[in-house]
Parts: sequence; C-alpha cells; structure tokens
Amino acid sequence: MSQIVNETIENLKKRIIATINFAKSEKLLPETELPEFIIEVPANKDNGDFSTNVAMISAKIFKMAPIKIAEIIKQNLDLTNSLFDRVEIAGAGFINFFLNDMFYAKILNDILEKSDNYGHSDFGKNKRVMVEFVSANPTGPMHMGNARGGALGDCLASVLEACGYNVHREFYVNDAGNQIDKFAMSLDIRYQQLFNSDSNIELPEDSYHGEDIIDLARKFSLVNGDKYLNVDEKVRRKALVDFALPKNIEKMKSDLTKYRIKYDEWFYESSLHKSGEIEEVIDILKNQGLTYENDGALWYKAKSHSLEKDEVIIRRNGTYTYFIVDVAYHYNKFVTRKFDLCIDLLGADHHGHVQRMKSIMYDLGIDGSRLNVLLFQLVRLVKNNEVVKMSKRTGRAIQLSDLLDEVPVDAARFIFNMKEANSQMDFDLDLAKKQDSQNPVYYVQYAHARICSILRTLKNDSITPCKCTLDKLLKLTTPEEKDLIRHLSNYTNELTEAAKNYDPARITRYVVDLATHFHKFYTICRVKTDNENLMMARLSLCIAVKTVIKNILTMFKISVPETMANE
RNA sequence: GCGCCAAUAGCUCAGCAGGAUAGAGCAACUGCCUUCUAAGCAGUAGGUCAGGGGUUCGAAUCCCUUUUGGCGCGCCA
Repeated sequence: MSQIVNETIENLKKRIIATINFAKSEKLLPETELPEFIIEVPANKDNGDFSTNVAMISAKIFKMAPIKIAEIIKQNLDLTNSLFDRVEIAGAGFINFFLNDMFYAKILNDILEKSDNYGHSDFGKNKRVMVEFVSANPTGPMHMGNARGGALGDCLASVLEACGYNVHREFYVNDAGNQIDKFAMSLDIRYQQLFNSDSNIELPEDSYHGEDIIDLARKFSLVNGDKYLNVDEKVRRKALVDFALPKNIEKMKSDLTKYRIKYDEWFYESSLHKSGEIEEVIDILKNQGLTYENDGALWYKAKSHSLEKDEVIIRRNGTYTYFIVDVAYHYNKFVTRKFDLCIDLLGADHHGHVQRMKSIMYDLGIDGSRLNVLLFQLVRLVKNNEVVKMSKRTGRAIQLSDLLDEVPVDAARFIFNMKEANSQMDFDLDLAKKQDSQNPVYYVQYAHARICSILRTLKNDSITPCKCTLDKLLKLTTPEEKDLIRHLSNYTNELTEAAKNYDPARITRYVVDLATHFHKFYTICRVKTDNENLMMARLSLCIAVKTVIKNILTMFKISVPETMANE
C-alpha cells in the first residue's frame, strides 16, 4: 500500500487502541484483552474511507452491545492532527472514518513526485526469481493455450519486476526425448511418402499428423532430394530433425517476438543430458534408497510422500522419462543456477505433475515451497458458436501465429491477461476479430489519449502544467476527483497483491477501473477553466492518471497512444 | 472409481485471509456533443451467488454433501 495510506491506517489503529485503553482506565470498558481487529476500506464509500470492526469483534469479550462500544470509542477518540475529520457509527456496530481533503492532496503530491516509479516497491527484496512460461514443444506450432500462458507469464514477470524482484524469463526447449523421436518418425514417414505416393506407409496413431510435418518434409526434400531414402533409418531421422527442429524453434521465436515476449534465456533440454545433471539427480535419489528396480525399469518411490503411485524414471529401454528430466531441470534451476524462487506456468492438464515435483524437490534438499506452479485453465476456442477442438496431433488447432494475424497484439495481450489464470476461458474468435470499440483495451487507451488531448489543447493556449503546492491541490473536492485520487492511492497495494498472488490480471482490471474513474471525472470536471488554481490542480490530477496508465500499459507491453482516431 | 479446478445478471467476468444494499463490461431500452476526442457519461431493466445442510452476531466468501462442467490418474509430455 502506498506509504501514506499505510501510515494513515497505522496511525488510526494506534489511536483506536489508545482510546480503548483510556476507556478502560475510566472504567467505561472492562479490563479484558482486546482481540485482533481490522481496519478496511468499505466497499461502499458512503460507509467512509476506512472502517473498523473493533466494536463487533470485542462485543463478546466486553460483554457489551457493539453499538455501545462503538459509542464509547467515538466519544473518546482524539483525531487532532490526523488526516480524518469525521467518524460515524453504522450498521451492526461498524465505526466509519472519513478522510479530510489534505489526505487527497498528499496522495496526489506523492504520485506526482514518484512519477514513473509510483507503485513500485521493494517487496521482492531483489530475490532472484525465474518465471518459466510457454515452453511449447518444438515439434509443432504454438496454439491458443500458449497465447494465454505467454501473456500471463510475461505480465507476471513484469509485475514481479515492479515489486522489486530480480526476474529471469525462461523458455524451456524440449529438444530431446520421446517427443523428438516421435517428431523424427513422423517426418521420416512424410518424407518417404513424398517419393512413394502409392505406398502403404501409414502414420501411426500416436505420431504427429499436422500439415506442418508434411511441409517440413517437403522443404527437406527440396534441399536433399531423395538421397536420404536409402540410408540407415537413424541417420535419416537425425538429418530430418537437425533440419526441422531449428526451423520450428526459429518460428516460435519470431511468433513470440511478434507477441512482444522476449526471454532472457532459451534453455535446452539437451543440455541437461550433456551436463550429467540427470545422472546426478538419480544418484542423489539412489543414495537415499528412494529408487528401486522393477520390470527392468528404475522407479522413484513417490509413495514415500504418500502420493498415489511410484514413478518410472528410467524406462526398460534405458531412456529417461519426462519426469526425471524435468526434475533435473528444476535441480538445475535451484541448485546449479541458484534461483531463490521459480514459477512455472503450466496448463491445467499438468496439475498431476505439481505435487510429485514438489515432493521430489524435498528429497533433493530443496524447499518445495520455493517452487510455485501457476496453473492456467486451457482456452477453448469458439468459432461460429462452436467449440473448436485444439489438438496439435490432428493439426486442426488455431495457431498463435494465426491469432496474431487476426487480432491486434495489444488486444490479445490485454484479453488474455484480464482473467484470473484459474478460470476457464472461451475465446470467441469472431468477436476477437471484430476488435472494435467494445474492446476494453481501447477504453483504457482512450483515457490516456484524452489526457494527452487536454494537454495539447492547453499547450496551444500557452498553458503549461506547473507543480502545485498542497494548498492548490486542496482545490480538488468533487466526488469524482476524490474517487479518482482514492483509486490512484490503491495502486501500490494492487501491485503488491498481484505479485503475492501471482495474479497479473488483477492489474489489468485495476487499470480498466482507473479509466472508468477518469472518464467520469472528465465528464463532470472540466479541466480548462478560468479558475487558474483549479485548472492547475486538475491538470496535476490528469498527469497523475496519465502516469499510472502509461506505467501499467508499458509494463504489459501494450501501446500507449497519445491520440485515437475519431470516427 | 479416485484426485485437481470450477459453478455469481441473457453472455463474459469481478468480488472470496467472513462484514453493511452482491458489482462491472457486453447485449436491450432511455437520455446527454455550439464547451478539453461521444472509442465517453448518466439512467432503466436484469440475481434463490447451482441445490441442500453446517459453523456465528453476520456466509457469495469457511466446512460437509448432492448435482453439473473442465482436466488429470501412461515405461506420453
């Protein structure tokens, strides 16, 4: 919370406690210990700027009606030299406090002084946190789920940065293992089909059926012709993968760049196979007696953590499972690279993975609570009022690149970051394509453009904003002005909460609300007036709003237009 | 069958460490541009917070249960 807001609440709390102690000494209240009470911001501002439940919560202990306790507190509360000017008792015994105008002036002054840093905090204490997100399989194009995970992950990383974390954005490239073998096999079959159209080489059910595979095979044949047809299968498949995989990875990089996501690191799974970290992790488990052999495979005793079943870590054929490689990857994050915290953004279909990963971290001597998995529900794509099944295998999925061709990046990032990760989401493509004035991103951008327009108009009249004294800022007294300042005052708190809860969507909603408060202010309060002091005060308020909107949109990599076309 | 997540206005969603009359946007209807951009604002209408129990001064919020939906439960990733 903004320092001023925080101090105000702390100060109020002290005064309430002092009042109760005084009342006890005057025998107005019994000498019983006071339970923990809260001071909160009421949902309805008619109930004050702050409210406390102290009278209700202590009714039982004081053996007195809440209203009566509230009366005693109100009678004896000393508010001299505070930022409050009024106290009311309401409802079942709420005590409501109303701020005086100086509070608003001080808040506004604070925002203007902090400017681009307003809202930022050192909450994260510069801890090193890795946010790993998207990490799509490089065996095929990215889809809608990646679009959601991308927006959420990137924006979460930005929120953490604003709250004083040292953030590292990472993409984990699964360039090894079973998926790649399947990829190789699929490419191989498509390649052979190019030369034997009437042959009966069929794709197995569990291979990749997408058009992109045919495309890659064709491109490969354009370069190499049929010269790989009669070589050893292993050689042929390796050549195909070496050709196709970099192409897919490049495509992912360019799509993500278009989506305005930039990673600090693209971490390759194959590097774990080379570094020996997989063996290292297995040795640690073995040494603790946490593994056993069965059916020719090596198992991890997950049941030791009262998980449902044990996990295979080395298959009968000698290859590592996805699970153990991922364990080694997280070992690398925490032990080798020494991140304090790691956040993984995963589709909800991976939720079964979370508990066993956290458990095994414990066996590796890592506090599992340092790993945070943010699950997001998968996106259902709706087109012509029909749910489109997403499947990389059948190749019928809507791809991220298709989406970005149709929907402006501003809108896509904004929409995907509006809803809490853990809520199911239907993305109506037809609606998204329209992207006209209904879109909330325009609503916010428009608020910013309106402020810029005011500044331009005044500049034409040679009026430039000047720094206002607190006295001048006290000119802001209408409900619209106060609501706007009150909302601005919550920003630091909102950012911190978004960081704490790993919920960047909260900030998107905040900025929409901010735009609403501004549009209301704009309608009621004219900035350009003959009253010089009032005009300057309002101009200051506009600049504060402009600053916060710009800070948020910039943080989320959404453009901040100074004008918007008037249709 | 077992587990995870959910269910709030016609639609999309907020609200959830218990608090006062449950809020927005979209869609519908009615107003407001000679004045800083109407991509805006104001208003009307719209609700058994899925159903049922429980906990207490107080429950959309916490607990139990039923129903409905999404997703898991592979030597897939």
